Amino acid sequence: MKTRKSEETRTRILDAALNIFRERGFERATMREIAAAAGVAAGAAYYYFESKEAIVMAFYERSQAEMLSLIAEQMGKNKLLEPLLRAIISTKFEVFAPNRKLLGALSAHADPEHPLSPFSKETAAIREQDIAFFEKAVTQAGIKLPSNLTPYLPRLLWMYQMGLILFWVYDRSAGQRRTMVLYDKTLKMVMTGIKLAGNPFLRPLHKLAAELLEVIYGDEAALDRQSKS
Amino acid sequence: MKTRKSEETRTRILDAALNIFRERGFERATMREIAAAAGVAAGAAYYYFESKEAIVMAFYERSQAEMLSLIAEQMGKNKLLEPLLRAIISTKFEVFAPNRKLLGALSAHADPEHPLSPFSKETAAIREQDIAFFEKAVTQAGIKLPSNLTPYLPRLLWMYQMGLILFWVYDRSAGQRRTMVLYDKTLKMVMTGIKLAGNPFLRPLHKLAAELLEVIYGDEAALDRQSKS
DNA sequence: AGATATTTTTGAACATGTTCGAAAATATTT
DNA sequence: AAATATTTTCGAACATGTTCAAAAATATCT
Repeated sequence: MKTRKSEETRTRILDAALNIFRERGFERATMREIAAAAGVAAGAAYYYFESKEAIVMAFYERSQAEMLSLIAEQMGKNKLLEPLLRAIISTKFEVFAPNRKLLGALSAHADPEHPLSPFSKETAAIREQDIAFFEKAVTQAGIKLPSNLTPYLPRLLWMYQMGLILFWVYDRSAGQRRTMVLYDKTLKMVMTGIKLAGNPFLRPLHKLAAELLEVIYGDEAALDRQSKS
Repeated sequence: MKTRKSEETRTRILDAALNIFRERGFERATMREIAAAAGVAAGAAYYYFESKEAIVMAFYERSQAEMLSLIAEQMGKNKLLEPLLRAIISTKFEVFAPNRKLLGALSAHADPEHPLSPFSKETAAIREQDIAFFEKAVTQAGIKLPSNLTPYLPRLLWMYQMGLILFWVYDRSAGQRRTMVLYDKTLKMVMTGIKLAGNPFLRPLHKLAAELLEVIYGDEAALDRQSKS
């Protein structure tokens, strides 16, 4: 049986850790320090978290849960793609803002094998939830793309958002203004791009793009097809 | 005075380390193991290298030196942009191939503060050498772009190449075929893009693109200008 | 309630990156 | 060559993430 007290201890350790992470950064925080701040022995932290990095993962999951309802709420109001995308992306910025630097401990890992990588199997559930938001936005706004591109659009939008967040995490301009300007400008370009993508004039580009996306996201059988053309 | 013997010890440690890195990966290799394989005490490794990661940096520098002459040689023969770019990028793949996985220890760091990041000040010299190659390629091929985009082209090509290499490092398809197909297709697209970029038809896009690049690469004063438009 | 099982906590021990003072080897000066 | 200075090597010690067996606390069963 899982007691309330146990859950509370876990939370106390997580909160203590986040405080110290925010103060001193992920690297310089020590597990003994975190445990002490939570009023437990060092070993206890490992009863609740597999590793130091697992604490960051728990933070990630907690943030995601918080965003889930916020984003859903924000999205309800709108029918246009741009405000829908803004609802998703801006909410992320807002929720992550107090822990922006800590996100570096997450987003720094490009390696899909690394548990904290945005591409790992450990973060798959979160990633899929996120992609589902973009899928919902696309559907809700009634976006029509060539059928060979449609399945990729949510993932592309997710990648776009990951890129923005990555840029933001390491953006050292005051108040991360640089990211905000970039966000504004690129979102407009994304919107224009999506509008243009429907144009039959661009048929030859559609095929190119679809092939490219198949190489990136497809299985190895798809690769055989593409490596010949 | 720097003796030949000292230089030889350093090389022995570096080589031993690379062997073990290749066998077991960066993480699982221990400094004691490396030192033992090089026939020295653990502390000696730290006389020659500041840290375990500094060994990877030394590998990076050694590879860069090797590529410098190879690329220069390859580039001499050509006057067209596509083969010039291929000369740079393919040489990188070839030189890095035996240590592809080790590159993960480098490219995994998005944080520009991290010494091993491709964006750090520690790797600035290498990065600038690389960008100079792309600059030379662009000049040598006589590429003409709108003047507000010209200064960014070498950096954009460098980014493109970094993206390819990153994809390659974590590409688990047999023989990294996926990357090779991607390389083929995207290089063609880059070439088409550059040809099209010269077209006066696209004047409005030029301005957009230049603004965007200024936000990314410019100083904060440039930001002020852009945040108003 | 007392016995037994389960969950939680502890702190010592371990592995590994790293530091550091002293010893050894080598170079320079007298 | 002896004395001195410099470079190189050593290995013990340290910090920190992590493991683990035992103890303590708590829950469940009889």
